[in-house]
Amino acid sequence: MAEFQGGENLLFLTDEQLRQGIEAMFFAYRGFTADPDRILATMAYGRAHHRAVHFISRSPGTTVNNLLNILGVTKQSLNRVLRTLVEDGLVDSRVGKADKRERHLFLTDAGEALERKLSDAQRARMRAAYRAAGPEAVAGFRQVLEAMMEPELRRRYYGIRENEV
Amino acid sequence: MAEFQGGENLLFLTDEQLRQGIEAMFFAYRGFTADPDRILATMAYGRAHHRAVHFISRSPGTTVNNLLNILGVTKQSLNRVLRTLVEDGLVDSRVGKADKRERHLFLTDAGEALERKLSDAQRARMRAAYRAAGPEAVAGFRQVLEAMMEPELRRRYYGIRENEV
DNA sequence: TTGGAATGTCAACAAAGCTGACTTAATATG
DNA sequence: CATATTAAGTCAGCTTTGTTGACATTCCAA
Repeated sequence: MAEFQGGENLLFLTDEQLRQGIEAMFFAYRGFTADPDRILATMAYGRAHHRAVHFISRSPGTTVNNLLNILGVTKQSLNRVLRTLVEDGLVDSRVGKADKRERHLFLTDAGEALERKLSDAQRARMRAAYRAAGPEAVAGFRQVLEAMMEPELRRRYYGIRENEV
Repeated sequence: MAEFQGGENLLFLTDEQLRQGIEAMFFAYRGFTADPDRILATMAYGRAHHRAVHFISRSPGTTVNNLLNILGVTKQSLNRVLRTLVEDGLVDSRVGKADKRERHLFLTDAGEALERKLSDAQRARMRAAYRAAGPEAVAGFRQVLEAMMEPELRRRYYGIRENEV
């Protein structure tokens, strides 16, 4: 049967298989964001706030510019989100020591608390999915995801962590 | 080393592994939508139009209600999208024969052309990722995605195709 | 025949993205 | 030192895509 595809096992590359993969990606992403979204809906924040908080948590002291590059949005869009987070006391924006033009971003205790609440929910689903699928499936999952990213982003994603103040 | 995790290989469930999976999902989804988004940006359509066209193409004759359930948006939101697609001659909305309240949705030739253009771009990236990762990785990828979906949606997704007119 | 379901429409609004123009401060460079 | 560039922030206005709520129409089914 695989012979019809050119002598190799390329059945996983039929249009039908690809379509199923596309839909699985669509539905899974909905599940992926569902739990944090439910939490965020009870407060004055949205998915954009979650993303900002997540990446500040991962790289404390990251600059606004770093965040812009990671998130891939305009500074006006990010600024609106960061402003509310700073005003609400969830994010601390400190002028850089070496370069005073830069602002280094940190989560406050309240910010850490929100981050934990959101990522606990998201991790719980991820953990359940990983556990259900098993370690080998997870390795494959990661491989396909990595191959699906924009090459430039994959480099950054597996490159240097920007967390030096 | 795995023994620290409870005697099994559960290292893939550490918070750090989960965080990496979460970020991979985020970046990969960006790649996943990047190509269709670039095409859509050149016309008066957005991601919502792509989704509608995709699922009408998959299940020709599907009803508005079916589409609402699959897409998980409000009818007002979907209606705005469908209206422009019908006005622009990409989608044909036919009154149901059995139940005249229902509208059955079909792509016109122009609609099929747009769908093909968008999904060709998306499939090309998917195909490249699948090819790079290999069949076993793809099987794992699908397993994890399926486990990540909302259970109710997973049932529908693997249930009956709604394409009877 | 009447109640409820499916669909559609109007209005108003919110989140989160965008562009463009501009300021301020600080750094880097010629 | 003078100038150019960079980082960050702000204002204004726009777009897409989601949301509620209210209401009309059509039509099936009890």
